[in-house]
Amino acid sequence: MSDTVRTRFAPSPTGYLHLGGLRTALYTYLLARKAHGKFILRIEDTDQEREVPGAVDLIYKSMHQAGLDYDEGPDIGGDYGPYIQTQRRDLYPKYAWQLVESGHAYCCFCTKEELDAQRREAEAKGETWKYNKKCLHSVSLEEAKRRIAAGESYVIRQNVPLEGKASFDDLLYGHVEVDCSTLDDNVLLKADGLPTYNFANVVDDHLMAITHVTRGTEYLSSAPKYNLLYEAFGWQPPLYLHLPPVMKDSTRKLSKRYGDPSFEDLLAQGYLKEAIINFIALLGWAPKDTNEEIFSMEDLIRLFDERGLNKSPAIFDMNKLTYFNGVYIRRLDPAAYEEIARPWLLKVLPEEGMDLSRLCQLLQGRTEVFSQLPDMVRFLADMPEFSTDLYINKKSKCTLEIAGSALAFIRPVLESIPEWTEEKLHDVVMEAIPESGMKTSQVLWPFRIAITGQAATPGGAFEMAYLLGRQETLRRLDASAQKLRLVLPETQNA
RNA sequence: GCCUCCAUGGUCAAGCGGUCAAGACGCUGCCCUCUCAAGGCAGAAUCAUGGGUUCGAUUCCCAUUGGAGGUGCCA
Repeated sequence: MSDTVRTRFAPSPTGYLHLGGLRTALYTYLLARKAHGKFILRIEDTDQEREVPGAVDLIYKSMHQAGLDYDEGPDIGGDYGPYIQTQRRDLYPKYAWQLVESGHAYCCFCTKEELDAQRREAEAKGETWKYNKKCLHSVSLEEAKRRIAAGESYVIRQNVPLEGKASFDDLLYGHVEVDCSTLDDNVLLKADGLPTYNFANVVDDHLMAITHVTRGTEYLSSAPKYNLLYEAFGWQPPLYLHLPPVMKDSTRKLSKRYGDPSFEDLLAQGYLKEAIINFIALLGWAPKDTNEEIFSMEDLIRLFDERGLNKSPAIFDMNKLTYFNGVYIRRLDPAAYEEIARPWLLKVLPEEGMDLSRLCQLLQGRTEVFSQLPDMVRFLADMPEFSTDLYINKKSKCTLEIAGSALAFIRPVLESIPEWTEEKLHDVVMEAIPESGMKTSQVLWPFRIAITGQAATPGGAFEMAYLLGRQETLRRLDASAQKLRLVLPETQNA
């Protein structure tokens, strides 16, 4: 066996790829790539009842979208296949029986109903239920084989010692040790012939020559038990790296049920995969010797070090993800930005009649999430209703009266503009303003309000006027000026 | 209940016996500016609590509290 690092991401196909899973996959990928090793995808579908149709394809898709390309996997093959556990079903009994023969496991004929009753009883008394090893003692191997041959249903259980300690060493959590007396004789091979996770993970990780086992901390307390299995087989245990969960808040995990987004959801909302990956990498991990936070996948491969991981669960902060997304959007090539932004803009804007490229230029620096775009530009398609109070601006020293004068002043100036370009708009208006006796902002603020109806717009008055075009600008200006006159009768009379 | 694990600002975090306890997001103020955004500057905000160990604890140990996970023929 070579000393090549081999890591694996082993999801069960029970739904979409959630962000905690994505992060586990990312770290697993990074671990392999950093060591120039192999990254493997394995599907753990031994629970046939919980399997969700289509989930496997969704996993492939998400992995590819995230840029987590694996070297071996169900859809691409490899030397250690198959990579779907149900397709490996014939492998497991052999290993289970090996343990039965060596006394590390035994056949159990107790029914689920009997066991459930016992469990409920123990629970009622406030005790922890453990299987009492009844079948280990009362059924000999010969009898077991006879009953099985006769068609009786059975499972194979791990024979955990009653005394002593079981332990393992984790790259993050260090030495974890438990008393065997607290461990239960878990089922290794189910009545349907398929292995449980407890067994399949050990067999497959060994058979697939996995060197680093990464998984969530939900396996932390059962990992000592898995090591018992490695010992029973005489196999070298892998290096373990358990990862804390990603939380919605301090007590709840991120979950679809509460409307928390999955990776797919975030992509659909207009988050860039690079931003998501970058942010998620930093959730519970920090690189050494740098305060930088913006990292490409290549950077992450270079920088990743499991010693930088935090042992505590991390709370997913949408705010910061959005900030990262803004950073990545600003770094986009303008053409790339436009390609992504266009469909969002077309949800509210007509395809023709407006310089969308120019609009995109203005928008790029102000976009945090693409899904915000329609709301940001809707006013360009339809002049919103707005209160004349909007004209009042302390900083621009603008009052309703000044606004009225400004609109009256700018109307003929606009008409005099020979060519409706941003440059001409700017030059002509700026040159004229001093004649008005008003300050620049006292003219431009009301002008922009009058043609956009919004306090904040993705660009200044000239940009907005340019985008709207001469005709629409003048139309909006006149309509707004008219409305303003109604609330300013005295000014009108003066 | 029992077992395992965890604990630095609101959030992500650096720290690894002696620091004025980095940095980022968010928040507040200022600057820039025809609005917003971006950018620049400044500010508020943290070592869960109680015991030890030590000349000295955020850092080491113990307890408490809080939280997470496990306790399935689920993974």
